[in-house]
Amino acid sequence: MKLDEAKKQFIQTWGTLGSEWGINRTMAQVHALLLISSGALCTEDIMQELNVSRGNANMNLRELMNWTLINKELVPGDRKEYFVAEKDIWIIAKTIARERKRREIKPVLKVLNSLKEIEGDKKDKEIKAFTETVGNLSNFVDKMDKSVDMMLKADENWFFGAILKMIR
Amino acid sequence: MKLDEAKKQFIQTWGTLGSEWGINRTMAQVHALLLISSGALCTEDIMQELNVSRGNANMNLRELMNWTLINKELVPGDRKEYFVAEKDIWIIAKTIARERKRREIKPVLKVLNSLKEIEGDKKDKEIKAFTETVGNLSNFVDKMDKSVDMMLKADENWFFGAILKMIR
DNA sequence: TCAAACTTTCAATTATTTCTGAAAGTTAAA
DNA sequence: TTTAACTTTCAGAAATAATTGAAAGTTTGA
Repeated sequence: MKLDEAKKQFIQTWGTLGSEWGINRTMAQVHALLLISSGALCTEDIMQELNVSRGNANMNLRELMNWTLINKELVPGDRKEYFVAEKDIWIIAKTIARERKRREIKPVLKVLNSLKEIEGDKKDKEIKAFTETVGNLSNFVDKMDKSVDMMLKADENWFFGAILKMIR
Repeated sequence: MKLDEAKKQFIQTWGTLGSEWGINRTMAQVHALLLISSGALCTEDIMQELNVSRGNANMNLRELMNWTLINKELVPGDRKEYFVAEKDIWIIAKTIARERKRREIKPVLKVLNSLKEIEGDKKDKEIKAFTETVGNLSNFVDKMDKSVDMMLKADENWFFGAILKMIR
């Protein structure tokens, strides 16, 4: 396969995966493009490669910076901003895990905890079903949360080493 | 807090989380409703509780059955279909992991593998950047995939036990 | 200080996803 | 059979999310 065709397919695939996981398709595509580029790209480059407007490119670049998945890079003698993506997949994975945890899991945990105590007869079938499910869920999400914390502290080889050792 | 208010909040929260992770809000809400119900519910119940149309309720119930997160339940002497959700959070988590893996990760892995071989000068900067990123990514997704496989085979206590032991 | 180069904003538009509800389809008891 | 109870389908409507592009804002070098 030719490089250009492969790039297109990669960008397209990554964009689709992103939108299946609740990430704006274009944001995923911009990220994909930067991931496979050898050097830094400017807004203009991204507009051209992905056929998107200036506003769209700008907004998604900004968002990727909020996620700390990409960085600005200054080119001496040029006023334009250039962007590079972090290339280390382990760091990327940890960054995404950290961000989604912070933005999405933490708020849910807070709500779940606030729902553990319900007024009324503890023997009531409906109340029992509710508190039981909420309790189990809160418990489970807590454990998941702690597992992610561990992964965030770990080193890639150590982590996958330990995980894969568990299979044997 | 009163049960009714708590139920509403739970359903709302779960729906929001679902849509942040690429799952139809109503599907997540129907699932939430069944998760905290003590008994089986019929389509009519769900339409009322969630204020959705018959078509919508039906479609999302069917989809939840495709995910094997809920089951039909027959009530003797009643022609209506009733639905119950699997309540074991560990089983639910494994089911979701299995399904997303099958539907979303597997296809991506296939594409990534097909993109590993690129025509042209292996020393070329662009080609090198591309094959390196794709290679690393494919490698990483592979390891993730295997980790999920392990989790799918594991028992909850054993799994979290082993994971949490890794921290110490 | 000016103006060119560049970035950001945002109201309006477009695209995508989801939902509705009536009609068609199915099933089972009489 | 027939028919009433129930489920499924799907075209159009509504809701939501993403995108555009021109104007406003900012920065920098001369």
